[in-house]
Parts: sequence; structure tokens; C-alpha cells
Amino acid sequence: MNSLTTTSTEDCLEIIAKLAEKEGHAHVSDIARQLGVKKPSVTATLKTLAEKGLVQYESYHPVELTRKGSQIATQVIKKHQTLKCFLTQFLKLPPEHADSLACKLEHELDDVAFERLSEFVNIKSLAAMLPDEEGVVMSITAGLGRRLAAYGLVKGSSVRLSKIAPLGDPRSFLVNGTEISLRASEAKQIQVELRS
Amino acid sequence: MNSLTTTSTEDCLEIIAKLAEKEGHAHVSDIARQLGVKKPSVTATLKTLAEKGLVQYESYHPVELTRKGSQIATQVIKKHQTLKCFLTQFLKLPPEHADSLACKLEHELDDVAFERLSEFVNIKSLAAMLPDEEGVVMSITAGLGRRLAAYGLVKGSSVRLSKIAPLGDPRSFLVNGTEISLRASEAKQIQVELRS
DNA sequence: CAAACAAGTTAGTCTATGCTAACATTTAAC
DNA sequence: GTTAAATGTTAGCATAGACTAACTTGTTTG
Repeated sequence: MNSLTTTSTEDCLEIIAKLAEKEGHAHVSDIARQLGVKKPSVTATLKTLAEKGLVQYESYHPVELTRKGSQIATQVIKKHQTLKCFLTQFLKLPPEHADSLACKLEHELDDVAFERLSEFVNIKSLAAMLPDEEGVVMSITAGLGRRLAAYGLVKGSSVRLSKIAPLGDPRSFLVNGTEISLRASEAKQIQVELRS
Repeated sequence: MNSLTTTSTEDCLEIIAKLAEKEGHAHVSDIARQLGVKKPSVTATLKTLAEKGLVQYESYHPVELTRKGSQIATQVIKKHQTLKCFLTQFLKLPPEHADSLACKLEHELDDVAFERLSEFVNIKSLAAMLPDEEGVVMSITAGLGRRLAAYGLVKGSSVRLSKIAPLGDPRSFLVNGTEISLRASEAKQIQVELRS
């Protein structure tokens, strides 16, 4: 076994994560439509992903990401958002253009370069925010979206970390005027672009 | 015929151009070594490139870029240099890391994004320089290198455009203290990073 | 100038990714 | 609750890219 993922398996993981987030489940047809490929290609990719232990998949049953698959999807989505942020804000590309280009670049961007780019565009995870910092939510991954949306915390939400955020886990964050309680592991799944 | 090039054919064109620049000729073995593939893979790629009209290639004979192939190689090399510049200077990646990442990203970077990135890192062609602007040469392509090296104009050279650069074609540039005469079409092949 | 070596090519194989056409299973509707 | 539509899978094929092993051509050198 070489590397765990390729461009197309990463694309697939990413789409599954996004569908799971939005719809609660990922159908082969939806994955195929989002990826712009035919259904049999998706079936094949799912088998590969299942072999690598990145999805739980049985024929005619709903697909789910494993813990490992979810981690990879999250990382890819974060890279995507960070690249898109750079492309729109620094290179002034229109959103759709930035989106499609980020889709291609995200698979080549290694973790170190991603780290540096995040610093460059001033993005960090909610877990890394300091009291009184504020920013805008760029991405929420790993199945938190449906729960947090109920609190009005969605992509694009303004976030300000309460000065008095207590330590400990779960930890409270003052977000959007509402106090929300999250585990550190959850807060890490939320990317925030800091107000400059 | 889909698109003229793929990642691997572009890589091949790029290497051929660089070898032609440095050595004056491109051997299959050298191309293979630089690309990190075996010789038969290069032979196959050269056949593809020949079919697309991007190289002139006959078995057991030296490979040469056609006009079209040369144009594509030049564009890829420019993208590479511009990305590398961004990665080293803005993201502070070490040169080898920046180089290998740029190698991967260069194939995904479309022309519009490239244009914007060039502006962002303050790179333009020698042909676009204004009198009194100065900078550092980032890349020289299209077979100019061997001639210009004789004048001391190589990658890394400091360049200052003479105030009195006359119009017309060929046009004179005061470069490195020496006056060099270039056609506009040649000056376009030289990328300069402007002093900030 | 012939043998040995280097360089290049051919043939055949493999993997990844995609496709279409045909088959199987679920679901939804009557 | 059987059948039709939607959904999903299998089988078979194609292309791009790379590989190894074996062959051919060119070059060098005693």
C-alpha cells in the first residue's frame, strides 16, 4: 500500500463529508453528481476507500466515513478553505474561480505549506483563538454542523471569543453573543479567519 | 484530442527546455533522470508530444521543442518560478521544498491566477519594465540563456532598466551596467522580480 | 574495425481512473 | 403487495502513466 489517498479518493472523502454535514447521509448518486463522474466510478472509489479503512461501505447501504476517513476529509476541507481564502482575498479571484482552483491545489498542498498559508491569511482553529480575538467562521467539519447550526453558528458567522472563556474540557466559547460549549477536539474542527 | 498537455507532458516539456538551455540538447536519459522516471516512459511521452506537435522527434535522434512546445514550456517555467517566489518569500518555505511544491502546483495554476500571482509577488517580464525600475532575473527561457550568459545576464542577475531605453525593435536595455540589445519577443521570455 | 558498452526502443504488464451497457436491489405507487 | 422507477452494482472496455525485460542502434576504444 502506497499512500492512503489520491486526488480522486480525497475528492470523494471531501464530498462525503460535506454531504454528511448537510444532508446527514451520502448517496452514491449525490456523490457522483458533485464529483462530476458517473455512478459506477463512485462505487469503485468507495471500494478502494473501504479497503483503506477510510469509509464504512456495504453494497446498497449508506456510506459513512470512519474516524480516519473523517480526519482526512477534514484536513482536505481546511486546505480548500484556506486556499480559497488566499485566492479571493489576495489574488482577487471571483469565488467560483477560487473554488474550482482550490479544488485542484488542495491535493498538492502539503501540511507544512498549509500551516504557513494559514498563518499568512490569518486563519486558525477556534481552539487556538485567544480571548478577545474575533473572526469569521470559514469551515465546520466532522459532523458538528447540524448541531451548531441550531445555535446560529454556520459558515460565515462572526465569532468573538469571550474574555472569560474558562479552561477545561468541555470548554465554553462566547460565540455570536451566545455561549456555546465545545470540547477542544470539536473546536479544532472549526476554522476561523481572524479579523485583521 | 482533448487538451494539448497533461501534468506529465508539461513536466517533460519543461525539462527538455531546461536541458536545451543548459546543455544545448536533450537526451532521453537526462530527461528520464530529471523526471525521476525510466527511459521507456520518456520514449512514450515523447511520442505523445510529437503527435501533438510539441516536439520534433525521431527515434534515436535528438529531441527538439517546436515553436508551440517551446511556448508551453516557457509558460510552465514562468508559473514555476512565480510560485516558487511566493512560497519562499511569503510562506518562508526552504528553496527545495518550494521547488518541489511549485512543480506540483504549476500544472493546476490557470493563466488568470498566474497573472494575479505575478502581480502579487511583483514579477513582470523585462519587456514590461519601465525606465528606472530594477529587479532580479527569475527565469530566462526559449534558448536565450546561452547567448545572454555571455553578457553576464543569468538567473539571479540584478537588472536596472536604463532611463533612456529607446523604443523600437530590437530595443536596448541597460542591464547590469551593460547595454544589451533584445527583441521585444525575447525580452518577454525574461522574468524579473522587481525590487520592492 | 570489431567487440563491448551506452543509449534508446519495443513489447508486454500493471494500476488508477474513468466510461457504457446490462443487471440487481430498494423504494414508492398504485 | 406486486410492479415500475430510481438507485446501485457488475462486467467489460479505454486511456494515461509508469514499470521490467529483452532487443536494437550508436559510440567508443582497444
